[in-house]
Formats: sequence, structure tokens, C-alpha cells
Amino acid sequence: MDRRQQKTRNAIFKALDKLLEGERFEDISIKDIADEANIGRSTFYSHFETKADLMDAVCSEIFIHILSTTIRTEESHDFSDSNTDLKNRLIHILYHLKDNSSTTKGVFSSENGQLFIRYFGDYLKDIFEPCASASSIRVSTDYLLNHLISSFAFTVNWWIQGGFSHTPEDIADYFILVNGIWATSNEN
Amino acid sequence: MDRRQQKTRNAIFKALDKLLEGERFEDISIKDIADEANIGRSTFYSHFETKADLMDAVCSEIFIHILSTTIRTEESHDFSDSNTDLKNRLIHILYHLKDNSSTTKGVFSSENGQLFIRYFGDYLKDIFEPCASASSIRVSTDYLLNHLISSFAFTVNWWIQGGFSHTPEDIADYFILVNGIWATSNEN
DNA sequence: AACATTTTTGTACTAAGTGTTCAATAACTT
DNA sequence: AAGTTATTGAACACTTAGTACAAAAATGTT
Repeated sequence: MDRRQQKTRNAIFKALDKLLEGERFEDISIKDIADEANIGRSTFYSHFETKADLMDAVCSEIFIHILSTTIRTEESHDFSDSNTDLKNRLIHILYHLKDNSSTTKGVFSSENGQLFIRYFGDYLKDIFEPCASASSIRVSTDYLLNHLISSFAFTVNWWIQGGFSHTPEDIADYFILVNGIWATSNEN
Repeated sequence: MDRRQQKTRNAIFKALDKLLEGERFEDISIKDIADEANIGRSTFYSHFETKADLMDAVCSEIFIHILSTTIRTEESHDFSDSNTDLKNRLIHILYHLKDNSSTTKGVFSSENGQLFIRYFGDYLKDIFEPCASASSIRVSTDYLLNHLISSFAFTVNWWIQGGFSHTPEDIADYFILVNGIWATSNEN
């Protein structure tokens, strides 16, 4: 609504982004953010209750963006091979994370990583659920589902730490291979 | 050496243990620990430089204990099946973590989880390295090795969060199945 | 048991951060 | 132009970290 609010909010996000390039989230104070955003400290508090609250908003925004550009399953669905569909959706996410690499990088580091992974997990649940249910591996479905989520989160993190020096397609392949998805074709 | 030092050090460990039952490591202040341990706050500082330093010591102690009771590979090695050996070593670790469940639980939660996982990773590297090198999966060895470590850490965490309501043997099986180790016998 | 050493303790201090309140000011909307 | 809303900075109370140091207590040694 009010332009001032938008301006301030954006300035805060941008400032956090910038600061995260140089230090961990937990080492950044609200004063740091306010100074970098060039706003008063009390203004920060009129937008976010705490630093964690800000992190929460950042995570939300990332997934709002991913969701808003997600290829809907129905549109891209290839009935002959549901794994191609899974792979495409993962690649889509990976491209998105790479496009926002600085935020992604900051959001994944250390303490806040946990929070982001929680968001990530909620989002990925829908994607992996059919995959987990259909699996023939004799383990608890809950375990398998969460394992896939954790594994994908690890994979993304490994990708980030290596400076995004792989293509999203390669990363999706790595993930799929190591988790035995497409089990009918990855045996040598 | 000095009995007082040992007494204080133990009191600090025990206090942390107790406090971790109720709150996250990052929400516990040094004053909290000192109060719970019934020592002066300045005494804490004569034992540990920071809270992170204490965490470091806790992690070390856990692995010193695990290592000191580790079945040496040479002793238990079954030449006919190196995967049985791997599984036994994992089960051994799992039993140990369960025996120290309260510490394990606290050490795995949130921020500090990262630190513990780093220790865990260093320890597990030796165990998983041969496994990762021998794998026929066409992914980077570094990725595969770290994936196994991350996966095992996740598995342990999942086990903890579920209140240790599985046997170590089952958990080791879960981990092995989901990662396609013993690929020759887990197909249906 | 007496002595020297080491640890513990409490207090005081500096420095930094959190979160709240509030009145003045600036920017926006209509 | 007038009314509404956001921003600002300063003041405030509170928590925590980490350091310094002298007095007191426990320990090890002879």
C-alpha cells in the first residue's frame, strides 16, 4: 500500500542479503541490518518482531516465488514416466535457487539453515510423497520421505558450498542416482 | 589432576545435559549453566573460553568414548562380507548414542547440531570412504561420501526425534536399505 | 600439621545487544 | 490542504558476554 513500507521492507531484505555475503546470520545484529538498510532501528521493529521473524519472511518469499513460477504437474505431466516429471520439477527448483544464489547461500548457512530446511521440507513433501509411497524399499514411509527431503537439502547445500559449479541438471541427476530413484536403469 | 577441577568440569557437563532437556543450546546462557552447576560464573570462564568451546568439549568427549570402545576393524573383520563389517560398526555407534541419549539428544538439536555433525562427519569419513570409493554409482566421490555422512546424521536424528523407538539394528538396516548399500540383495 | 600452590568465588566493570515507548517529523493518500 | 500513517532518534530497562582481581577455600606436598 504505502510506498514507504515497501521501500523499507525491500531495503531490509536487500541489506540482509548483502550482510549475509560476509557473515553468518547469527552474527548479524538488528543494528547492523538497520544501518546497512539505512533506516532507523526502531523502524525495523515496526516491520519485524525479531530477527527470526525476518528470516521467516525471507524463507516465505523464496517459496512464494518458486511456487508462483512452478510448472504445474498437470501441464508438464508425462504419463509414460513420472520420474521425468519429478526430475523436471527438481531442476526447476534448482534453477530458481541458483538465480537467487546470494539469498539462497545466506539462508542455508548454519543456524538459519535449519529454519530454511523446515520450509523446504514442507514444500518438498508434496513432491516426494508419491515417490516415497511407491517405493519398494522396506522402510517406514515417514523415514523414507524425510530421508528424501534431507537428502535433497544436503544436495542443494553441497551444490552451494561448491559455488554452483554444476548445472541444475547434473545436480538433479546426482540426487536421483544416489537415492536409487529410477532404479530400473541405474544398475551397471 | 586437582579434584576441584574435575568436580567443576563434571558439574558443568552435567548441568548442560540437564538444561538441554528443556531448551535449545543457543537459548542457554553461561549464567544458566553456572547456576545449574552451582558454581560461580567466573569459574566457568576458567574452564571454557566460550559456550561454543564447551560444546566442542562435549562433542569431543562423545567421540573419545565411542572410539575407545570401537571394535577395531581388524578384530571383527569378516573377509567374506565387508558390508557386514560396516553394519556392525554402525550398530556399535548407534548403541553408544542411545546409551548417552540425553546428551545425544541435546547435542543434535538446532544450531549445535551443525557442530556435532561436523565431528560426526570427521569420524564417519573413515568408515564410509571405502564404501564411497567402491560404489558403482556415477557421481562425484566427494558428493557420495558427504551424502552418506549427511544421510547417517539424518537417520540418527530421525531416530532421536522418534524417542529411540527402534532398535539400533533396525536403524542401521534403514540406513543401508535407503542408500542402496548391499545392492545385490535388497531388490525384490 | 604447616606451607605453598592452585582453584574457586564474588564483585565490579566495560561493551554490546534486545526490545519498548514516545513525541516530533516526514511522507504519503485522497 | 488536511488527515492519516510511517519513520526517526532518543531514552529506557534489561540481558548477556567477557575481563580483571583480590579474598577465601580447597588441595597437594613435605
